[in-house]
Amino acid sequence: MAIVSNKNISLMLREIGERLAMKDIPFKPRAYEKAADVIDGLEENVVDIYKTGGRNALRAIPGVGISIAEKIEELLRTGHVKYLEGLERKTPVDLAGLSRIEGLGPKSIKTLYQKLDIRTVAELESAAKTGKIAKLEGFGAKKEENILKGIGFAKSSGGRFVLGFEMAEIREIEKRVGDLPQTKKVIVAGSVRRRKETIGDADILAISKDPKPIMDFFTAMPEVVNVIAHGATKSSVKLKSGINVDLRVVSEKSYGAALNYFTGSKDHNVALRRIAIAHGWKLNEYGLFEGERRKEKGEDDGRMISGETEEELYRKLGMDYIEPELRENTGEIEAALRQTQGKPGGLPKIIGYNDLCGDLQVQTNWTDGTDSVEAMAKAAIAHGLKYIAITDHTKRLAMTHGLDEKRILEQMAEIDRLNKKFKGEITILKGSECDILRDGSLDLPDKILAKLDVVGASVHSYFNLSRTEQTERVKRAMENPNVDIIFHPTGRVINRRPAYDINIEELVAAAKRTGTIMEIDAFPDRLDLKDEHIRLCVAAGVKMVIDSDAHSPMHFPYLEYGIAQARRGWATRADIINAWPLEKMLKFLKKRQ
DNA sequence: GCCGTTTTCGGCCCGACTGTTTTCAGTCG
Repeated sequence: MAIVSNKNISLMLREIGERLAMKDIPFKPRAYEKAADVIDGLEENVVDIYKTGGRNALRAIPGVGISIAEKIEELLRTGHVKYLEGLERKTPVDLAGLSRIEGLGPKSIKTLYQKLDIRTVAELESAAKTGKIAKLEGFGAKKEENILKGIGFAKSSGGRFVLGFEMAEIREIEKRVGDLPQTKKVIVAGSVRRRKETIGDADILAISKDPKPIMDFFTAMPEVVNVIAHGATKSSVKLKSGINVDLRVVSEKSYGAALNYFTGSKDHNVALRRIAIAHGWKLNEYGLFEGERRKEKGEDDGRMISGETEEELYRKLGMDYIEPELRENTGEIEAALRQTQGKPGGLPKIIGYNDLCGDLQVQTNWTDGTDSVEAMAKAAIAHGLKYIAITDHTKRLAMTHGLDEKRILEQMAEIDRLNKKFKGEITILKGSECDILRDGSLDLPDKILAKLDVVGASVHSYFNLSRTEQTERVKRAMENPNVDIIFHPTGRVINRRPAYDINIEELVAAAKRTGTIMEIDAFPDRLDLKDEHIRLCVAAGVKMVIDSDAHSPMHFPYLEYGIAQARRGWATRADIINAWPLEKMLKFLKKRQ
């Protein structure tokens, strides 16, 4: 049986769903989409579930019934799904590529195929540029313009992948390589280790004295669609999901130097090498060496002075260890040197991956979440959290069935009841993700907001206001004494939608003045604030919160990516209010002061 | 196609916004 990753199974289901939506079939698309979502968030491998329990075990996965279980089984046993292939034959378009264009859904894609025989993004672009789309019934000049904009945006995010959505597959490969008897140690380096928002590829580093079997295994993995290189110590493959993965094998004594070299960033490495040169040394992926440059690999060089660990390498270069998330050559090297020299302005002690106590943005099935308040609380407990705020949408966001005055009071009563039940395990705070209306006023009256523990406010409409109007709108919301947090302050969705035009410096200043907290939304394709915004907040003394924006119990692990973002923004525990115990955190909120 | 304290059939979140139209399809979260 083929080893198929959960990611590939969910891709298959998602594609079936989209293709059914194209045919205007009701409800089925949602069923496939839901099953894909569940499998994306699954801890256990579907392959293992199937191996131990067969088709019946698959059916025990929520959202998976007879039909979907059969299709998963077929994929696992044969590597393809006939039903999907039939759908693909009927409408042979690059669905994944086309639906990445904002504003293009399954229906439009179908029409474009039927009327203009458009199958690819390139064909779409040329049709739009020659004005063919504007002439189509149901389309028009404006839509054509939007399509061209969408293509431009999809191009500019050029083949990069959202880290948090690829991590499971990368970790799976890391684990498989690590499980080989020839592998002594394995680690993912590159932009993945630096926890960049998006990645172009994944670089895996392994220690072994016997690389050949590792290379053979790696290039023969079932998800490999193209072997770009297959060498003695380095191989490179392209996976079905579209991502490239490089594997490099080194010897143990070069591990630190190789890890440093392959982690990057390139700018950081160049700066380190300059420091080495200034000492009369040479730094490469095999180690730090005394003396002149050498032609051959330095592995047998007796004059190697460092390289087995990164910590030692940085120490030899005269600086404190620099966390991977900081290695962008944006001041971290200077700070590390100052630190070692005992001068002020050293490296911050950035927040750790286990430092969060709570989560202040959680959605439930009162609006667009998948699960009850109780289920979310249980999942939060399982994730080690001590408090969460339930922050469902408000009434203006009608598409989520947003809460009005009456329903939010009902939800508050339910939270009171659940707090009794969960006493000692977790505290559930009453909250809201309150819509900021066009004029900066809020979607719920102040007398309701005042009853809540935590009020987050966010923009979900009128993304195209002018920079001044948008900035003033959010600033006005900050002036409201009931508003504690601005959720996802710039509204961007990575690879999908740019941020609305807003002056972040002004927002940070207003946050400082009004005591408003800025959110770092940990959802993998939001990561809003960006790292540079976080550094602005840290510098201004504006506090932040790292929220999962969970819409399902499976989303709490996404907090990892918010923490990574905070680390890349040089934030410490002191900067992040949900790294604080409950009482201290609550005292900091605006209305408690 | 899935699901069930509404339980084996009949629901499935549902309405605003956009851009197209002149009453509405498609997209979005």
